[in-house]
Amino acid sequence: MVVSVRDVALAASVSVGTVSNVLNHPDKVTPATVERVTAAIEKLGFVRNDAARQLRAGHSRSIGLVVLDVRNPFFTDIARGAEERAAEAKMTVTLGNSDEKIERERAYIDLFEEQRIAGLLISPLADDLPRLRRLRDRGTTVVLVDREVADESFSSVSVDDVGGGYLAVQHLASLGRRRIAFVGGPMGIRQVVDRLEGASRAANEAGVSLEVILTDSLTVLAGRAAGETLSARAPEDRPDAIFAANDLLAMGVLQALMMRGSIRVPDEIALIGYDDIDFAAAAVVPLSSIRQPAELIGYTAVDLMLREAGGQAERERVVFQPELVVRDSTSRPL
Amino acid sequence: MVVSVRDVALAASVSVGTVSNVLNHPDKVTPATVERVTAAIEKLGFVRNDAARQLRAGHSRSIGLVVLDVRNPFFTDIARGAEERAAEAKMTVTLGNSDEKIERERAYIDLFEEQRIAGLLISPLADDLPRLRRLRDRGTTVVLVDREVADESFSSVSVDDVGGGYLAVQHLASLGRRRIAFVGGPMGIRQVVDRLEGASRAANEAGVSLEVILTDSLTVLAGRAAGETLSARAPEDRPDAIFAANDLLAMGVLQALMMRGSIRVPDEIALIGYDDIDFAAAAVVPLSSIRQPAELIGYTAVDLMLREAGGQAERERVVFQPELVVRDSTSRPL
DNA sequence: CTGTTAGCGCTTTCAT
DNA sequence: ATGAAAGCGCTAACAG
Repeated sequence: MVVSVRDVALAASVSVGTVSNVLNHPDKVTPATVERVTAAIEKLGFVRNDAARQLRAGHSRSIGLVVLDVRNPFFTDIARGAEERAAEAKMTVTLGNSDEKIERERAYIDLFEEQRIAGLLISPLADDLPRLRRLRDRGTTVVLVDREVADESFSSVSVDDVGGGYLAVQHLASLGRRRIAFVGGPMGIRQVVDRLEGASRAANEAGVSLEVILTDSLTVLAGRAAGETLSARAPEDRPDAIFAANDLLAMGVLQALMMRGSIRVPDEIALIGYDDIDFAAAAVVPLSSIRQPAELIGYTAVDLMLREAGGQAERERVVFQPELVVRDSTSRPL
Repeated sequence: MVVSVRDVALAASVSVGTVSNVLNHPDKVTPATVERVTAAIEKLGFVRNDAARQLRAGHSRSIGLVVLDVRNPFFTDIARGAEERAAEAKMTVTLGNSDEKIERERAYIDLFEEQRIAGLLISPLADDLPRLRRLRDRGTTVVLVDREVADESFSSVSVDDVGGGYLAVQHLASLGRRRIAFVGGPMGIRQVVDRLEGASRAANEAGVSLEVILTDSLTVLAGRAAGETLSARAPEDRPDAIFAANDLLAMGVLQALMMRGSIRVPDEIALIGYDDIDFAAAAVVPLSSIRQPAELIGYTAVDLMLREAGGQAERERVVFQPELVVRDSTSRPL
């Protein structure tokens, strides 16, 4: 029932070594032989056994990618970029979704290690760095995605979140907005903290106020809750601009503002998000945002991993700069 | 550097067979020995090599799932359900995104076959059934997801799309709407055709008109384009209700209607989607939809696969019934 | 250019 | 209860 190289060799009257050569180094085999072997493969319906190849090679040809939330297009885009670079190297990306849960993150790390993935790309949740260090010490190349770490113990690809937060609030202030609200959380997520830091800095410099509305996750639902809180306030107590820690949140806020009090955006409250997911431009009020080169991040992460694993490069830390994208939600000055 | 069962055996002064038993059948080993071996595993940082296990077992413990579009939460939810059932069997789900492209679908099928996945769950694009049949004949259990096929050659889990389409239009007609538009496409996708068929049937029975606005994919962007076409029409030429083939499309239509002509939903045009993704309820005008039990579909698909592969069951075809969910977008009668 | 062979790490009889 | 040894399918090193 199951066809192996041996059966192919038999059928083509060659040795298994030759079959393997046809598969992996066809240039080392006579065209006539190649043809004969290929015909046998076709006829018998032979399909390589990846497990055997891996066992031989010592590691798989697939790269593990653990993200915080598969439902966030930002991460889907990173995955797409990673897949692209992986494909160039004839490799594959296996996606794991930690769903912001530490035990899921760990389970994926362990699973991937058993699978002897060629490398691990991870947007780590909390500071479970010791575990990653151990993994790395056992020989798996680890690249941090969308996250840097203070010491230089890991390669990483990230975006300057402090800078991004600064850009956002600077933009709002330049529109004449004076009372800005930052919507985001939880503070256990580094990106949130960094964006807030940048926002504070810009607020101080511009001499505008910045209040913080804490959320317990980075989802549309959490954004809606925050938006409802805000729109329930008396008009004079509302901020005149909102910076949301990501676009999902911003979209939730937007929906709440429009639905409840039909507060006009951007007239009464300007709104800016973060990530610039496709959906941001397609929102009812097209959303201003801070763009991060998601696909490039994924692409670069695989690239670093490949180079570090190939021994051709030391650990490297790449930091991209975010970019302000202005759309209707912040189009008019106050 | 790399630790194998052998090293563990050496360190614990037992044989490799015993180490394996500790790992797989701890009840067959003296507690004292178990402890010694466990300690050695811990000390050396031993991690099983999955490739070797697979090679031995003849197949992997992971299940392949190929979907049409990872960005559609409906499929993400199916994946989640599948993952849940797989976890119960200590198995794993590997996700492949065909992106509605036949060559990508094929690439994933081939890749999964090389990986000797325990089974394939697939929401097939076109009618590339021969390829699936061949795969099945080589021993891989195949379960069709969200799709039935006329002959009984495959197990499948689907939802009655004709019934769902019927429900949607019947609902719109019951609201007093007489001029209904179906937005969807391409017609190469079976689900679209079936939903349209049900819609036509309901329209005929209710004596209302049904026009078709064809789209080239099932995305938000395609929906926006369709919505813009519609809102560009003179008011008297517009339909008074729209049935979109999925929620992504419906959300795009909604955005276009509100943005452009600020056509009120549902007052001027009622709108209903399909899938009932989380986002539907969170839209600016909460969207009525036809709910499909996405997670249950995924869960059941794995279940069928497991049973068919275990030889305990023949091919089976499960069909779920969709359910009408009414929200604001169709709340008021004309 | 082709054939022979060892061995990747694990599990599982089969002995003891 | 534990140990010894075979073998899953493949690739690459070496020999011819």
